[in-house]
Amino acid sequence: MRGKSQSQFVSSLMKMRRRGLIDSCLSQSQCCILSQVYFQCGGAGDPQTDGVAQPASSASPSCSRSISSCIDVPRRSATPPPTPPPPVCCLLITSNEPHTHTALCSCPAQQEVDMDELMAAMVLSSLSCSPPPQSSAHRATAAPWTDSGTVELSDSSSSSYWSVDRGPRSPGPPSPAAEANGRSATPPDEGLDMELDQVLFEEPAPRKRRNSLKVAYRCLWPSCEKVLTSLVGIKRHIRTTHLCHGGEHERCSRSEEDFYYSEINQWDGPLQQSPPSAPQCGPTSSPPSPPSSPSPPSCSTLSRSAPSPCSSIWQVQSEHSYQAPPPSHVVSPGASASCRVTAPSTTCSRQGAAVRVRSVSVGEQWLQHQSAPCRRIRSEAKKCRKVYGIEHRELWCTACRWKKACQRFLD
DNA sequence: TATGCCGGGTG
DNA sequence: CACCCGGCATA
Repeated sequence: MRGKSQSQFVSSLMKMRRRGLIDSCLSQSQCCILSQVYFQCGGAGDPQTDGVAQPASSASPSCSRSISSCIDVPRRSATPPPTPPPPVCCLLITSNEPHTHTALCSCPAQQEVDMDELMAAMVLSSLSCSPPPQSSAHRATAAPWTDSGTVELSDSSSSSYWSVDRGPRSPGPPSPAAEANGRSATPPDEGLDMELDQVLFEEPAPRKRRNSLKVAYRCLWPSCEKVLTSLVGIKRHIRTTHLCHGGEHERCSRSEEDFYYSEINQWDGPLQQSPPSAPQCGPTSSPPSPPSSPSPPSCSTLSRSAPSPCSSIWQVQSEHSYQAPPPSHVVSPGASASCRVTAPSTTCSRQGAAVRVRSVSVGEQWLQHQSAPCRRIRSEAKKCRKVYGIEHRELWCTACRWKKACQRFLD
């Protein structure tokens, strides 16, 4: 009986493969291995009720997709395999939770699982996420941009991303909606840190597709250079860290984030590293302070960051940047220069037309400008003269007072 | 015309 | 090096 069921299972798998319902790379021998593992794990009882690894003979191939469960396999019985199977095989398959859907064989005996079985288990998990259903379209790699303009690409959400160290982060198998809500509900700094960690310290993920184009977003705010892998993250970073230190400007700067990041494409490989000076400007680094209150510098960390048009503290503080040597790393100066066109949130007059222009093209415009003659073109960024006026010349940065290039509102 | 800033001068 | 300014380019 078992042999018959197993052969049926194999034939069903092969049938599915022919029909393109499962990976075409699944060879017949792999199907056999798969069935072996399946039946050794006790799945031969009733395919309709055993949950995980439902044979292909079950009604719909999509039935096995959203199942996340753990099989406690009884002691193995007849049909001894070449190598004794582990007493307990825990195969966790779910298409909803990318971090755990491939965690398999958590039992201590997993070391004894031979490679074939491991491969079979991998095939199983591959089955669990073969043709992406509509409900999980947010994870589709082919269309990373969602309608809302958010992007969650390369943030461990790739269906082929295998991870074993992400488990504790999500105790249960969340639904996609819950996952999305969870992400948006996480505090900004936590999300940022995690993303930054992922960018900076990500292990060379061997299971990511090689030569795949990765998209990251770099903050163009001077002296920041934060690189995040998600559009939402970089926007949130810019909004919370650079733009919205005073709540009153939130409306204005809501759409300005577009000007402060640039999209960088990179092939899988050594990631572009942020400078070690990254410990800057966290969202909590500067409490909201009322603008136009030229109070003395209060936080030494502020001098690392770019001036915020919303905070006079920053502006005064950053004057030291003129004394200090210029930053060794050029922070895409031009892009930020043209980006800062709308930076001062005191006047948002120019936003209307340009707000939809992505900074990528802005950067291209800057490159064109850079090919222009030596004298620096006059940017539309606010300089000390504009900000403080002639009558408050004492508030200007030293460079402006000397008729040099403004060092407070860098280009 | 106002502004930004390069180039050069001075102490 | 800090400070200052003439003069030019640009908006």
